[in-house]
Amino acid sequence: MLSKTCTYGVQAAIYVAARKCEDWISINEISSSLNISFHFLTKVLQQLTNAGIMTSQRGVHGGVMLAMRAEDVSLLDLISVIDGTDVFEQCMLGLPGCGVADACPIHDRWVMLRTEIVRVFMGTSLEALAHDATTLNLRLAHPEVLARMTV
Amino acid sequence: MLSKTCTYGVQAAIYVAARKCEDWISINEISSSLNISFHFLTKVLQQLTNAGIMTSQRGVHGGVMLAMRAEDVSLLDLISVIDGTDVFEQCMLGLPGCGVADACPIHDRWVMLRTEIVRVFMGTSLEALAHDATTLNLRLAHPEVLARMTV
DNA sequence: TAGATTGCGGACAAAACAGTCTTAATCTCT
DNA sequence: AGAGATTAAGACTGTTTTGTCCGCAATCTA
Repeated sequence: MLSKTCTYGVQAAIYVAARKCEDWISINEISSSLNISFHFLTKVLQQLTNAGIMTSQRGVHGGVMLAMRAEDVSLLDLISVIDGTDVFEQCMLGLPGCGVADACPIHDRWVMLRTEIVRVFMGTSLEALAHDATTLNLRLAHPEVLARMTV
Repeated sequence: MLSKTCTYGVQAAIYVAARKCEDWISINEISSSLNISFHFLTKVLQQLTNAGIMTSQRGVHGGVMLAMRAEDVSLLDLISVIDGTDVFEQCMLGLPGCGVADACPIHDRWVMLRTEIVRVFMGTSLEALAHDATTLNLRLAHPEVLARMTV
């Protein structure tokens, strides 16, 4: 459903929001904590900064930071910025002319599900996700990383 | 959400079911009707025949045919055969250890949506899809193809 | 001001996915 | 039996996605 790039972006956003600090958080810290390639994550986060969801700062003690309040960023925003909105708008069979007038057989069923997905994703704020991540002891990273962290 | 391969397979299955004939339907007819590359569709349909959903026959007047009753094939079956069941089972963030015990922040929200998707897809039979396709005048193909067909 | 650190941006490489083409196998019809 | 038609199977090509690397620009510290 989501591209890997997108899952990385969402994971990183949750991580940053969960850190709840006013300082810059280095991409290096994020990438090693979440076990994501540093250089690749750099690019993903650039998409979020270009979209105005995050800000970045170069130089020593630089890093990234949320540019908006975590409660004002929805999961839908994050996904839309990285993967685009096609998944939430297009026909499931990818038929270009499919719409209300010209509907493919799956149209109605999919629109119903899609609408529900959008509703939930729109109503899920980054703050809520970060809160869950915190109370769940930040179970974001892959098992190996968690094992490493508990040592 | 679905791979192109999968949408082709679903489209083709609906087309075959909607034809409601006891005879073999040539892949050439399907591919030109749905505007899909013949050779590529051949491979996709092979997946469905290998899975036992369709049967095939070589030679003159050969083609493919449903191996099961259309009401016994669900949309979930079709998708699972081609794209696999990962979308319906895995964590949205792709975290390998994510489950009930070790849940990522999106886990609960996604499981809820996913379950609903599975419920609808499982309850949507190929027969229902074919019926819709028939009453909707088989609006499966791309606009250009439809234009060509009405000429 | 010098040097170290950090994100930015582009070039490049590898892998997955989509699509094309050729040959083989098998069926029907004559 | 032979010829033509049609799917099966695999090799091959192109495109998108994913991941790596390097030089540059910006920023801080000393």
